Amino acid sequence: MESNTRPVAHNHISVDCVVIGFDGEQLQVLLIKRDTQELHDMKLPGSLIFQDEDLDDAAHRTLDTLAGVQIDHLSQFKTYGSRNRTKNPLDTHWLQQSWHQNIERIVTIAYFSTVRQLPRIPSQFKARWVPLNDIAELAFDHNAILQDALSHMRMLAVTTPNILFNMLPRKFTILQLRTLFSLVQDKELDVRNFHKKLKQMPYVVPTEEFQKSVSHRAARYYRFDRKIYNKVYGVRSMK
Amino acid sequence: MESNTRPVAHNHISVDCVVIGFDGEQLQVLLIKRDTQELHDMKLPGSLIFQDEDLDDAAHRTLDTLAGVQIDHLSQFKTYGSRNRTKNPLDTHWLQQSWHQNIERIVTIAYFSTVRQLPRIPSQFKARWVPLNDIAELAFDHNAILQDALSHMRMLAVTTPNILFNMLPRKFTILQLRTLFSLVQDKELDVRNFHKKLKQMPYVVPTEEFQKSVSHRAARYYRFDRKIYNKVYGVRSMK
DNA sequence: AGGGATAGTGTAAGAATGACGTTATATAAA
DNA sequence: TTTATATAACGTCATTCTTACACTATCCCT
Repeated sequence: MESNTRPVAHNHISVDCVVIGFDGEQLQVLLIKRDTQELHDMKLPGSLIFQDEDLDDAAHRTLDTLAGVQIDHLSQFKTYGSRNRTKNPLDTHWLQQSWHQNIERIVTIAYFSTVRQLPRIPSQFKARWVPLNDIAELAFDHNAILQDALSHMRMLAVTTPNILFNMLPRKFTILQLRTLFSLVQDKELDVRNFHKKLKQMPYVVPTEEFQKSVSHRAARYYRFDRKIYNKVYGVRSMK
Repeated sequence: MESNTRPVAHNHISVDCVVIGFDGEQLQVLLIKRDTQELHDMKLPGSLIFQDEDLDDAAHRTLDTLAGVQIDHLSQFKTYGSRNRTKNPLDTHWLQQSWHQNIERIVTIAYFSTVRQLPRIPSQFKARWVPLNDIAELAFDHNAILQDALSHMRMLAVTTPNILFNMLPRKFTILQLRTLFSLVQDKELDVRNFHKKLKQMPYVVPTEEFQKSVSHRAARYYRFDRKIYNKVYGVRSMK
């Protein structure tokens, strides 16, 4: 390897997490409120990583300490290290306040996960669920990271659809399932063709429970059978 | 964000590049020879990044300075930051020799690209093309990185097949194309079905040139038409 | 009993996939 | 010049997947 005179980067490293939930109608994103004198906006849950802390561990810790949320499986999808990503004066000032030290460029590794419905966030945390469509301008380059996360989700939905079932309640109706698929793929899905597709998913199994007290024909509840799923998808399964 | 007493990571950051070429018969990987008293092995071309250097720029620079190879499009596919990845004493010693400083954990961002055939490597460089099947144990966690790169390539081959045409000479025979597809997908491809698939690729256009002085019926040469390809694949194109 | 709301079902046409064997044409060898 | 050998090029059929499309069933409410 060449010996160089140019100074070598010795940067802070962080993780940022995009966590997506589904309330039955919309996709929602877990965000953190930044409330200071100058700043009233939101950001992805993220944190610098500690000395000798593994990346995946840092991501789990971040969600635990910032939102009280535990996630079984987070997957890394992209790393951001542009020189400009922490150049906004408001952002750098906020970083100094938060970490009590001078922080130059931060290289951040972005993680993605889905969660079942919208886990309750204990009140001591500054985290909130925000509907995807209501998200305004975020801190740093977090809007770009979120967009990349959504593409990543669309890809995962094809290769490992369990990330979608992971968002639904234990018992769900086909309408809920179809709404979710439709949101993720960002297109309308034909009702009958969707039922047909269901038949090719042996891991979506009907229960004997039906909706109650709805003012129309009651829908049957289905459940996701992880064992059958793992057989179908072999080793590729999530965990 | 929480204020913390645990020391925050302030690590070296590097890029490692997996560059794949095709000689008409085999896939080959660009590797760097490590030749010291203790070490006689190979590694992926990689380098620490410089202060204020963008990640993508660092990857391009690395290939340029380590192998004299210029690449138009490198894509990041995964970041490695395990605490153990630089714990091998031979590796840490080598790092200190190369960079004249103490190097603890390195977080590395792995990049992938294909190149047309096997670009000639000027003799002053320690880089070599190594057939994929002949690759032995590499430095650090580079075998794992290479495996991840190959999965990434298989995925890209579906979404953006131009990375495959990017490996072929300007004029190529259908046999070459099929060999390449077959290697990447790691399965046999039926000759007639492959011809059928070609008809659905309007961007593979026949030329009026044929092989010369071959002791059998001469094969027609085809070329890859990037303009037609870009129309077919819309915005998703590589560049 | 009727209105309103959502659940749940089948069919037919076109497209994509996968299996399979024969003829064409160039050089080299006899 | 004939023959051997090596690879190129080509079509059909059965199966599966995809897409478009409309009516009946069931529950609650009034």
